[in-house]
Amino acid sequence: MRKVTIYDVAAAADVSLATVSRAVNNPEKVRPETRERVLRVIEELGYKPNAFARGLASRKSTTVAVLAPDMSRASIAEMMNGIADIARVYKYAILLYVLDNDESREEETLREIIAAQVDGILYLNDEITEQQYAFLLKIKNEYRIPIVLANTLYPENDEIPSVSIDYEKAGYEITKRLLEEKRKDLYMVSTVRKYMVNDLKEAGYVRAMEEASHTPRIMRTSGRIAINVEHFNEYFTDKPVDAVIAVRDSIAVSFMNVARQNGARIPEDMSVVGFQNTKYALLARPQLSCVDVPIYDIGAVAMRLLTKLMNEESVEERRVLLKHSFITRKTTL
Amino acid sequence: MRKVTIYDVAAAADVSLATVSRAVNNPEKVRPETRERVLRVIEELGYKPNAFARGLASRKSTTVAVLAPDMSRASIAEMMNGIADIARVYKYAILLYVLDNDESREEETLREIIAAQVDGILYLNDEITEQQYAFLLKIKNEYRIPIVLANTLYPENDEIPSVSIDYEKAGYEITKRLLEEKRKDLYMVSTVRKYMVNDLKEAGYVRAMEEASHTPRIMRTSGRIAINVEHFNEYFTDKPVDAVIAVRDSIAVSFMNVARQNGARIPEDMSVVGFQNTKYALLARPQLSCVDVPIYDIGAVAMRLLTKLMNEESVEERRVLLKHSFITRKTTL
DNA sequence: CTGAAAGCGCTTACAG
DNA sequence: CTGAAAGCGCTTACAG
Repeated sequence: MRKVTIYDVAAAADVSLATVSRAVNNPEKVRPETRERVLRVIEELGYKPNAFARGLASRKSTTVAVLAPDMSRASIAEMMNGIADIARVYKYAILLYVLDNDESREEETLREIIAAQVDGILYLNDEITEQQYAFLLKIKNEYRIPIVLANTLYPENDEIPSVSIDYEKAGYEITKRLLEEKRKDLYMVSTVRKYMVNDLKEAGYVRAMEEASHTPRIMRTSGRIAINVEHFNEYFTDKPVDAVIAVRDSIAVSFMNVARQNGARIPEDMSVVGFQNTKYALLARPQLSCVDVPIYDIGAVAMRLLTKLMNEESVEERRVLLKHSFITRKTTL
Repeated sequence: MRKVTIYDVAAAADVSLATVSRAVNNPEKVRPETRERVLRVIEELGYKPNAFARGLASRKSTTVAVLAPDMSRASIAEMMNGIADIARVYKYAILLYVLDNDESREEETLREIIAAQVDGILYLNDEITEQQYAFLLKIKNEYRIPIVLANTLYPENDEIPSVSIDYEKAGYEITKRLLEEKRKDLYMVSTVRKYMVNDLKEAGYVRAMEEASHTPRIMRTSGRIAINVEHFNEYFTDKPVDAVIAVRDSIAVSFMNVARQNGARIPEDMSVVGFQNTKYALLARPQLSCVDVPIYDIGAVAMRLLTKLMNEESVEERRVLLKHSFITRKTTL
C-alpha cells in the first residue's frame, strides 16, 4: 500500500495542496465547507502527514528528546510514565536516549539530538557535572532549544529550569524527625557515586545533625545488593547505630536486612528510613517508613514545563519544587 | 549559531554536495584524498546531517519505534536497557511510545508511527489480543515495516518474529521442581488481567499438575500490593497450601509476607517461588527462589533481530527462545 | 479564502 | 571518481 500523500488528498478534495496543509495546521484560515471536505477526505484515505517532510519544511518536529541513564532505576522508569502521559496530551513524540556511562559520548549524543531537530530536551540524569551543565547551557543558548532538568537540582545555576523536590529540606526534616525519637547514633547511607540529589540529601542531614550538635556520619555504598551485605557488616561492626537514613528505599531495605540478621530489633533498637516510597518499601518487612517523592509528578510537571517553553510562553519559576511528605510505617517509632 | 548544512561543508571542502553526501554514506565511492578532506571539514564545522532532510530524501530514518506499556514495570524497564544498548551500537534512534490502556488509541498511535517513517517496530506489550496481532500483521505486510515482539509469544501465529523464553516450559519445570519437594497443595498465583506470558506460565503449571494427578488451582490477583494482602488472607483462609508459584517476584514476596504473618514457616511449611529474578527477590527475607528470566537479553536480542530484518538479512528462527534457569535461594527446600 | 511557487536539506540515479 | 539536477512531501510567504 503506497503511502497517501498530501497530493492525493488535494486531488481527491479538488483543492490545492496548500489548502490541505492549511486545513490541517491552520483550520481558521480555510472556509468551513472546504475544511470539512478536506478533513473528510483525509479521514477516508487515512492520510497522515509525513513527519520528515513536515519537519523539514516547518523546522518543527513536535518531538522531544529524553536523555536518561539506566532505565531500570525505579525513579527513572516512573518518571518516564509521567513524561509520556503529558507528551501524549500535547502530542509530542519522544526520542529516547539512554546514556551509557561514557561521558565523552554524551556530547556526540547531543549533536545527534540537534540533528534530529527536536523541539526540546528533557534531561533526567541526576548526576550532572559542571562540564555537562555547561554543555547543556551552550546548546540551549546557541541552538535555542529549551531544556528542562527533571529530578535534578543544579545549585550553582538556574539558567536551565528544573523540576524536583527540595531534597536538602527533605534530608533535613527526616533527620530532625529521627532526632525527635531521641536517636543519637544516626547515620546516613549514601552512594559512592556522586549524585546531585544525594549530595543535597546529605547536606540536609548534615545541617540537622550539626544543629543538634551531633557529628554527621555518612557511609557510602555501591548500590549493589550483594556487595552491600558485606560492606554493611564490616562498616558497622564496631559502631553503635540506632538510626539510618538511606538515600534510596532499596538501600534502606538492604541495610535493614543486615541489621536484623545481626540481632537489631526494628524499630525498637533502630529506626530505618528510605527515600522515594517505592514498591521495595511496601514489600519489606517491617514495612519501610520513608520520604515520599512524587516522582511521576516530577516527570509530568517537567514535561509540561517544557511544552510551555517550546511554545515560548513565559515561565515564572525556573526551579519548580514539588511537595514531598513523610510516610510513617513500621520502621520508625 | 546557524546550523551548518551540507552546502557549507561542500563549499569549505571545495566539492559538490553530492560528494559530501557520498563521503558520509558511501565512502567507498569517493577518492580517499577527497574523502579525507571532506571528513576533516565535517569534523571542523561540527556538521551533522539534518535528520529530516535525510529521512525525506532517503526514505530511511534509522529510527525504530518502541511500543511499551507502563514503563515502571521492572521487566519493561530492564528490557529497555537491552534495547537501547544494541540500538546505540547499530546507530538507531528510539522513538518511545508508552501505551495507555485505551486500546482504541493504539491504532492511532501506530498510524503516527508510520507517519514518523520508522524503519522498524519493537512491540513490548506482553498482553496482545487477536485484534492487536492482526493489526500489527497488517502494518507489517502493507507498509513492509519489520516488527519484532519482545517478551511475548503469540502461540497461534509466528508471522511476526518474537524473542522470549519458553514460559510454558519454565512453568512446567518449576512446578515439577516443587512437586519433587513432595508438595501437594501447590497453587499458582497469577494476575486478573490476562497477559500472554502469564497464560503460558499457567499452562505449564497445569500440565505438570495434571501429569502428577493433582488438581491445578490458580488464584488471580491484581498486581497491587495493598489489595493483595486482604485478597490473600481471604482466599487462603480455608485452604491448605504448601507451595506457591507466583507469576512475578513482587507477587511472590507479597504473598510470602502474608503467609508468614499467618504463621507459615518458609520454606519448612511452604515453598514460594517467583518469576524473573528482580531486586525484589534479593531484598526479600527469606531471599526468594525464582525462575531467572534474562530480560535484558530479551530486549537486546529482539533489537538485534530487528536490525537484521531492517537490513533484509534472512532470519532463520521466527521464534527465538532464550535460556532460562532456576535460582535456588531460601524459599524452597 | 485559495493557489502557484519557492524552499527546507538531503539522496541518488544519470552523465560524463 | 565527481557534479548537475531532480525529487522526497511538506509549509509558508506572496499574490490575487
